[in-house]
Amino acid sequence: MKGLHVPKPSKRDQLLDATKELLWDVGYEAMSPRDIQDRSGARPGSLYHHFPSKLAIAGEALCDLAKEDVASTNDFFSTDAAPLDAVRQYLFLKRDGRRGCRFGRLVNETSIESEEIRRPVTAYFDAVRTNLAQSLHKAKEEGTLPPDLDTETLSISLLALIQGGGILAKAYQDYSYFDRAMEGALALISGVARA
Amino acid sequence: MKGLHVPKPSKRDQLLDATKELLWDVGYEAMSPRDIQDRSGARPGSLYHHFPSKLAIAGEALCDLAKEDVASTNDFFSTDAAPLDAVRQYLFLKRDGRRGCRFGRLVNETSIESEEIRRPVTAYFDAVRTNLAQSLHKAKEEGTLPPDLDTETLSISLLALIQGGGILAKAYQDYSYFDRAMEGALALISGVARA
DNA sequence: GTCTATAACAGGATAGAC
DNA sequence: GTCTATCCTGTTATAGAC
Repeated sequence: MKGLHVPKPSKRDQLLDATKELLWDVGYEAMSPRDIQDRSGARPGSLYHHFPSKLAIAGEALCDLAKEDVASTNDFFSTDAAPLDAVRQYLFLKRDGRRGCRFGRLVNETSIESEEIRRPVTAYFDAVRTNLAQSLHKAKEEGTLPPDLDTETLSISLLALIQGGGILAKAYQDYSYFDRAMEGALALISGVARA
Repeated sequence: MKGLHVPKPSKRDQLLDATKELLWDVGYEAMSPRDIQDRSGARPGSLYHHFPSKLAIAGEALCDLAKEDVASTNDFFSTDAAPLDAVRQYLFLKRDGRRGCRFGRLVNETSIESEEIRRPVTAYFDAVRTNLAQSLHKAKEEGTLPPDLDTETLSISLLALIQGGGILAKAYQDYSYFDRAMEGALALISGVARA
């Protein structure tokens, strides 16, 4: 009988959903419990009944988000496309430039020092890096990329590129900076690739 | 007679110096006027006598920082080294990994929407980008880089790489991620360069 | 110009009724 | 489980004496 009807969402779920949106929109520090309450339609009693603190609800929300995004990243790379094409497509994947990466945006906040926040962030980064590294490695095995290329290191560069591209887009308030950052890197990759 | 002795620093200067340190350490939102007062040894009366608001003192402090860092970046690239070597050296320039880029760290805060904060940030980014683009362009004219390479676009990628490298270093609490991100990019550049 | 004192408000959380 | 009411603290200033 599972899934035959949509169960009424519990206040707990509504609180978590509101927190997920706020973490993306404004980050952790700028998100007040009051904001969560207003957006979810729940009152303080509900919030502190289900979660001991702001950090706790943010941590659970972020873990959910990381799970989702790790899964969709794995999906994206489970493709029949040529490995280097998968990488190219991933770099130009449509992202929400206005809000930037929901994980990367948290890194410069004080809260990154708590494991509740840091763990889901690095879990997401690890997933992206691993998928990129695997595709680059396959491309090397195919002979599309030169055999002496360090694909592990390159995957770190590409992850940094994506994160930095988001920073530039936001600073300049212009998403085209993100795409140009990707293009520059792709030109280099194409430059070393065997057709 | 200018510069013959060190004048006693005014409270105004002490307030600005404290603000500069705090902006780097904790960012704008997490920096309270009280923090500025404690670090500078000045009381609220002094702060609000010299500056109308927290945003005003932060804006002036950031403009000073941008001026300094634009000048030192220009200096760095005023070198006799081969253009591509200057780029390589810039990427591996020792940065404070624990604190990250003092400008980039502000981009994900709400305050980036105010021109007082955004302008010095983009001024610094522009200076880095311009210097990188010029060096890459010289390398192309020399024949060190292929003639069809879009050096403007590549300079944006390298700026993004630097910013993103800082994000990874902070997320993983390990500065070696920054260096590895740079290495991956350098390997690509060397791959397309003519010896 | 610098100080002390304090106001007005928001953030983070608790108490206790229902 | 959810609500209303409330508490304590920190933030961002302002007032006015010196």
